[in-house]
Amino acid sequence: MKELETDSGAKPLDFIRQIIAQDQKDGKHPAPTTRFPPEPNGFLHIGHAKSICLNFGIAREYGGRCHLRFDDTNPSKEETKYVDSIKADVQWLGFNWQEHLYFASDYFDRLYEFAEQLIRINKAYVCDLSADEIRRHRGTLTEAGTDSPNRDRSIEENLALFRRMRDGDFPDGSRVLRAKIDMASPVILMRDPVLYRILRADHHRTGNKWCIYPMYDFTHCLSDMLENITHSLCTLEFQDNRSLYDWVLETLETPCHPRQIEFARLNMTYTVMSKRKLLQLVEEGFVEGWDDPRMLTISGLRRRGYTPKSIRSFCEQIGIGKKESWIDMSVLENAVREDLNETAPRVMGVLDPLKVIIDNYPEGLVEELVAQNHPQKPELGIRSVPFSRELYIERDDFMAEPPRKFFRLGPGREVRLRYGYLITCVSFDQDESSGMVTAVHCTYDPDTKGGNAPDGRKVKGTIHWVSAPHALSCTVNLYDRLFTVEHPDADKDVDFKVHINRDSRIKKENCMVEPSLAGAEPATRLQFERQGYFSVDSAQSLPGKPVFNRIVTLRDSWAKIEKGA
RNA sequence: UGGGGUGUAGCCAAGUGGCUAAGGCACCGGGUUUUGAUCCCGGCAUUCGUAGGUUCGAGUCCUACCGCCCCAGCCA
Repeated sequence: MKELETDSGAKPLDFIRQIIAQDQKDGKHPAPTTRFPPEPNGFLHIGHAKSICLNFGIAREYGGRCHLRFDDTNPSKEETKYVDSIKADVQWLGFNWQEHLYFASDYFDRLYEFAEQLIRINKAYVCDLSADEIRRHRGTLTEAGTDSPNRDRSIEENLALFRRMRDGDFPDGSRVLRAKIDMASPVILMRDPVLYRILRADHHRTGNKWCIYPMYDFTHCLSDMLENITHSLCTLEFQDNRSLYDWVLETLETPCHPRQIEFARLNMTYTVMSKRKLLQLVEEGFVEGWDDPRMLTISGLRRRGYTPKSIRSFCEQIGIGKKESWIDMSVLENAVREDLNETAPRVMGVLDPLKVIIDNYPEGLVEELVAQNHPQKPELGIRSVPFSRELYIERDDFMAEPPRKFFRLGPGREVRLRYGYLITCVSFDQDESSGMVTAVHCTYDPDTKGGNAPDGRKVKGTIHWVSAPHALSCTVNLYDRLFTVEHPDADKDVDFKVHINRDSRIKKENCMVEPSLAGAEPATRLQFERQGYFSVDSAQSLPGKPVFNRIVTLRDSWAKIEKGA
């Protein structure tokens, strides 16, 4: 895979990479420095993967570096367990911050000094208004705000007050430090924004050293500056914040001034992306945790069986822009198929077993048949699968009264057992009361071992199977999309949870798979032929007793025909 | 109604005034195939939110209008 081909036009650059390439060409910086700045208050999801791939990808492509910086300025929400999981997820995705691991909290001392400096140049003041009063003074979208009564405090008084805030002389919420900008600004964020608040909470890194904490807008730009970030990439909702980002750095006359560029966050169909909604799914038991294989969290995707490469490839495919957009879930699904088609060994597994008895096959005889692990990749080798008189096939592969286009088993019809023999259905047994087919009787053609008829007759259908006495019985989770509608949270008046797909996980208990799978290691990815890609669940599998997760089905054009008919 | 963004196919997305508007997903045909998979070939925007204007020439420039998103946390 070529990374990028700047001039050949092989792959057009997104608007951010165009800026970066131009800046590099102009000699603004020898190489870009970016950063991925998560707040450690939750788990990463596919939307974060887009940002990670962008920031770390740019660093890799342009010979720069990307910092991992935790934006931990709100101790009431942040925890160490999140920093650990975020680090693990970034690494799993295939990126490396090397020695550039930072925490905004590492800058608290310097941030405090910058705040005092702002006070000294009369650009910040301590405000005694309550949160509610501040809100009322802020004005509205169309009306200017009004000045705080404390706006004209002397520098000395502000300094003294701010120090007392730091020293714990005032209760939580009683005072804040505000930037002195313009209460009439059309940009509401610029109406004397709060820079520091009093908050007595145990910080996951600084403990109780501080009882005042800087706000995002004050922290982020200065952290970027301190790390010599060249391009500070963030999502669209921070566009207004750029005014304040620039104001802080300009007012403080900092030696460097990173450029903030905003791009559209990722939205996907058939899911929800907000931390709040994901949390709701977990807490209300709709899924079994943050790493539930149906969750589009990085840990959920990992457990489902998605490969890091497929997620990176997905992020490449969707592009970077400034337009609010919804990516089809099928694009993600296609990305794993594409990767796994290349790499996943093929095996046979029957999800819904139906017994087949080959009437003319000698009782007690067992043959070892040769199967390829990947039809297009002989280098993946071969394996042997046992064959005997009694087999399991997929219940869907038999119909008592099949339509003409059904290329599988039915009375009088001949099919090929993959890597086995051609068999013809002679009869079937049925449960009298339910009408359910309980077994199918066939005869085999002994001259067709391996699947080809010496007389050259063509058999259209090939089905998978497992020898009944040799089969390994196991549990398979058939995962599907978590929601039944494209935009579960589109309607604000309807709870998004009413759209949950009740069949998003179907737990199949007695699936029959090839005996060789008894030794499959957790996280192994396989293709069950004609079914889909599956992975060995790392949480539920036991030695010799694997549990499989369906990652994604194979494309199924028969399903379409069936639906249309 | 203030400010900031954004509109190219069903969904993404190239296009940076000049040959017939890239590419991917989805979809529809056809071929190969011991996975109804993969793979391969072909189709899929007389038109770029709308209306005017500038120009020999406009998706690209100008004007107006329309739609959608974000901003009134001591969250990030």
